[in-house]
Amino acid sequence: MPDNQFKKGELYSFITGKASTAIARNLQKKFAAAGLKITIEQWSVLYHLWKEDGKSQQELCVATFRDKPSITRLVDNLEKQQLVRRVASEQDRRINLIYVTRQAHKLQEETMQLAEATLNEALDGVPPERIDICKEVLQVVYDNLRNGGGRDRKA
Amino acid sequence: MPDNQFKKGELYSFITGKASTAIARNLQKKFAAAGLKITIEQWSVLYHLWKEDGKSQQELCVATFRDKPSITRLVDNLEKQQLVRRVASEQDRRINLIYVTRQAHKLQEETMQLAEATLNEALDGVPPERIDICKEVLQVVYDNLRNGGGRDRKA
DNA sequence: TTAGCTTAGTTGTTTAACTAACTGTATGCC
DNA sequence: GGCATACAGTTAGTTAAACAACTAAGCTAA
Repeated sequence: MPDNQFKKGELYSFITGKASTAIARNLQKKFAAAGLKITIEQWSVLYHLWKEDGKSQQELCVATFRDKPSITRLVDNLEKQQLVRRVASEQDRRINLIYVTRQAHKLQEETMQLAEATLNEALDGVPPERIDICKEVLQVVYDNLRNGGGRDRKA
Repeated sequence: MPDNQFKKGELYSFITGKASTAIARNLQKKFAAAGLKITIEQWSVLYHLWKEDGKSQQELCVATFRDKPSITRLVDNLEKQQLVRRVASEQDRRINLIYVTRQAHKLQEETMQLAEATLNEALDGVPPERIDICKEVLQVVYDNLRNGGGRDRKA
């Protein structure tokens, strides 16, 4: 155990993730303002399907850092909005492969632009090298906690 | 608008706050393992009351970065568990002042130690100066987005 | 004093997260 | 083949978040 790397009273914002909450809320508002009726969580699923369509729900769990029930319901809601389709795998009938619909495909460009705009606002005035350091630190945090704190992820 | 400070494909973890989610889940597990029946969100309210007891719900909104309905319900649940009491202000009868109970006071030391342990695990191997940079970047992100993206907060 | 506005908090509805318990399918071994 | 086990996904129940609409109390000013 390293010695105490932070003062008391500074615990709070690290734990609560104020910054990422602010980013998510900002982006959600941009979606709403643009008349896009999707949530950030739904967008995060679509984001990974745009990168590679036809992922299984299990793969979406890993990609989006969510557990199985969360993905079941996100896919339920995306399916209701006709943004994705569940297709049973031919090879393994336990598996649902998730495909984006044409409608969802049309959302890609606009939502990605909005996401970039949010990040540009968020990082305005921060030098690139400091952004890199921040990202690296957050990645280490994630890696440090992944094993031992996770659920529904590989042991 | 600065030029693009990040490559496509790196949007994702910044937006989703994987690191802070991992921290929160790790701490929640520590609470459960210690037999403490409180959620991270409830703890975040208690955290601010331990710093200064008798805050109004409105003050808790600002401190915890939550909106009014969220605080109403968190206080509801904390009250059910007899961890806080609502006391109507004498000066202004619209205001509820929230006080921790003796029971909640007893949780302070143990939960703060668990929170520190989580942060020590999370930041293991990260040099202090990089932690500082990361915190500063996240603070700038928060400040950049606070006005224009917020709700129920001062204009 | 009373009408209009502001502020503090509550309620209702939808979406999502977490946990646990469950169904159905595949696999491996005897 | 038949049984145990592992795996993919679903269902149920509680807690929380976002948003809108609401009540009650205080403030201001004609």
